[in-house]
Amino acid sequence: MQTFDLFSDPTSGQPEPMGPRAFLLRGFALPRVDELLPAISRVTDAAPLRHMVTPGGFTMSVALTNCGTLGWTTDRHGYRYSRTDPATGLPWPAMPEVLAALAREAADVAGFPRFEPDACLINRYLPGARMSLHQDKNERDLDAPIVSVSLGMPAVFLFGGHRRSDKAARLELHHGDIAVWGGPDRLRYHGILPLADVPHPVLGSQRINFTFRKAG
DNA sequence: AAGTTACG
DNA sequence: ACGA
Repeated sequence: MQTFDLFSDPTSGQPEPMGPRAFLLRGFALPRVDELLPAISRVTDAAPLRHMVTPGGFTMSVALTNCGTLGWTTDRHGYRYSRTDPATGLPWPAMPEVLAALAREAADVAGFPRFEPDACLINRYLPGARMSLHQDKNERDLDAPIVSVSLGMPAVFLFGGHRRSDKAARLELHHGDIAVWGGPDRLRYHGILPLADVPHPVLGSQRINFTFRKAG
């Protein structure tokens, strides 16, 4: 497992002057994949992946669902976190312990101890799906980091600045990688370029992403 | 606009 | 650029 500090300042001789920021943990999830895939299936059986609509009236190319006490949703009226699945009115499925443990450990390694996520957004990308540049800013607690796990096909992650127009760095995310960002990087714009169809040996022509947050 | 299209 |  390798870790990369995404935004350290090479001109500064001081170690970690800003505290924890943004890291890529390469291959971190690989030892758990055999437990993660059945856990995902249990969630998607109870709360199926679906394409939500943005406030502008466009249907997202990414299909999503949630687990945990809060789930991220969007419709014509805006973005929000909800305790229930708007498709069924039922609470979102509980967050499987294997997922919560993975998120806590990744956050800890990246320098964000005692991360206790209450929301896990599950995104499924098929070839051509994308996520345009956005900020994660609907969470009540912006002190907690974002933990983002990649499984399946690789994708190009865009990691930008605090304005949408800022030039974004491009980073290829692979099966098993975990990106963690918080502190002064918590509100950076980020996104995913349209996926190429490069089938993964286990997951086939899809990419699954979990994003853990403390939303409430 | 967590998105799309048009234009140089 | 548009317009959310």
